Amino acid sequence: MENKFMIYNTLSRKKEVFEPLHAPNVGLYVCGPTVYGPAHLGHARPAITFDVLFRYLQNLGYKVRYVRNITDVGHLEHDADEGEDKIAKKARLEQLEPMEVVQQYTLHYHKVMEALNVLPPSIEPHASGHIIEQIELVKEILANGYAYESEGSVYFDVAKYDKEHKYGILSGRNLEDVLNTTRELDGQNEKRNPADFALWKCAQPEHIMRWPSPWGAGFPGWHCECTAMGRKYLGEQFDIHGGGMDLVFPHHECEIAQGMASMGHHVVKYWMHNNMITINGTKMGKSLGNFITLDEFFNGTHKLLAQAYSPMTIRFFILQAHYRSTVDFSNEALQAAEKGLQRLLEAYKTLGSLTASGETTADVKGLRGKCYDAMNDDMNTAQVISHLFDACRAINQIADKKVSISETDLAELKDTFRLFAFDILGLKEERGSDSGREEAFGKVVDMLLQQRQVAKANKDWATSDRIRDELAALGFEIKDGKDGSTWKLNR
RNA sequence: GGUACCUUGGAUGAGUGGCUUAGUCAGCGGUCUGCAAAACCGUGUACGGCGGUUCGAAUCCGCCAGGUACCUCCA
Repeated sequence: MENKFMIYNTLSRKKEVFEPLHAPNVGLYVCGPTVYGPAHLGHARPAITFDVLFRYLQNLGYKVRYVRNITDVGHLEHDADEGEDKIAKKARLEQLEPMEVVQQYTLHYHKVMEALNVLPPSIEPHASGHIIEQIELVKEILANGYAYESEGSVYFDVAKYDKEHKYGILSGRNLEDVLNTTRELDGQNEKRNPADFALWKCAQPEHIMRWPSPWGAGFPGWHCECTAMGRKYLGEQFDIHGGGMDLVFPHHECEIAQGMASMGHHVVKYWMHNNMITINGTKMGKSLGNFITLDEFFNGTHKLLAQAYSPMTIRFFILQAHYRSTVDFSNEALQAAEKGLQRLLEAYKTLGSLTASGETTADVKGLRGKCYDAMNDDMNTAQVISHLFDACRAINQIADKKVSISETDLAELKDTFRLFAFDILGLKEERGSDSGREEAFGKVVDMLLQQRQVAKANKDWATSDRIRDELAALGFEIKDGKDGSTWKLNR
């Protein structure tokens, strides 16, 4: 707790002490999804990573404005028809209005995020709702001399920018490398320099998503939206900008250039990037055809999946690794995560029924401090979880009456466990207390267990085993304790 | 080719110049139990290879090997 919150800044490639520009307010911007398809496992990583950051910052007492955008225009697709954008292409295939596609997948994204217990951001702006702000941004960059118009499009003059500022500071590239490695794109001949990127793109006649601008009908370049919307909602300078590592170049690099070219200073203080999720050691990606949607995880319907995995299992699986490490998907790892999570949640249930007595002999000291230290060290959720597992052992030892815990220590343990497991890591009990029906069925199981108790008292093992085995076959796991039997429903 | 990064025990996955170790899953032995399950106790062993710095390195540096990501679609 005494320690300061350290976060890794991609810009400096070091852990830095987090000091907000305008405490107690914190501005956080995270690149959200392009809504042209169902959310997959890869989308879960940044959403969960920055959800934990959002929760933790609030826990530290900051007033956080969290902006996570919805990209619904502007991504150029190089293998598509000339200058066509992703949303429009998909819409034509499905004979839908582009905004219909956007709506459908945005709703789907929200549903999945809710299942993962990801809190909604403070503001979720759509790129399509901020065309005017993006046009204004392009005008400013033009006026400052860092852009030029060509054939109805506007391009950023990277070479000029590089001379005065430095292009490539975030990704560690220099302009020469970028020039040598740029691949062929449409509109390349309109540019003065292959490294120049589009600020505004002229729309071809068949392009459905188009807006009027001083340069003719078209649509904004991909990088403009985050610069324009971040500025609108968080100001000309704000604290944290996050996203996946794959966005470092070119997206975030271009954002830095756009910010500097329009406002004359850096916009973002801390750049944070989560690493990728891999399948068999390779990145999961739409274009690679190896992605698994989150719905498929929840239902277990993808051919790579041995079973269904619940949203909390996915969340726990992701949080068990540090956000800057890659995480490799496998059934074995997910099954391990499922069991581990169960152990954690069971222990929390047990914790609720513990009774305090006398002195504390259980090893629970310093849990809160250790958890805070782990979080403060660049959000080491994996370590927080390991501390919580240490607490689990203590809880079970107390329950077994092997050790004892005092009243105050028990209250502290309950509070700390709840704080970190639920409030900060955002875990939750999955089987909701939703229905009275479930309760009624539970009472029936209790009745059967009473029968079994009678059988056991009469040493009628055949009957007692039959009850247990048949309940087990239906998915009820029976545990015989010293003070009678308890049950829980699996699956 | 350029840039950034990674390599830890059966699986996964933290971490650190020595001090005590992650943790989880799996395995093995034990306690408990009518038998189980759960829980608890015990247990294994790791730091890609070769050099260097150092009193001491898995941790820092160099080289090599293998792997990943980015290089204007991507979380």
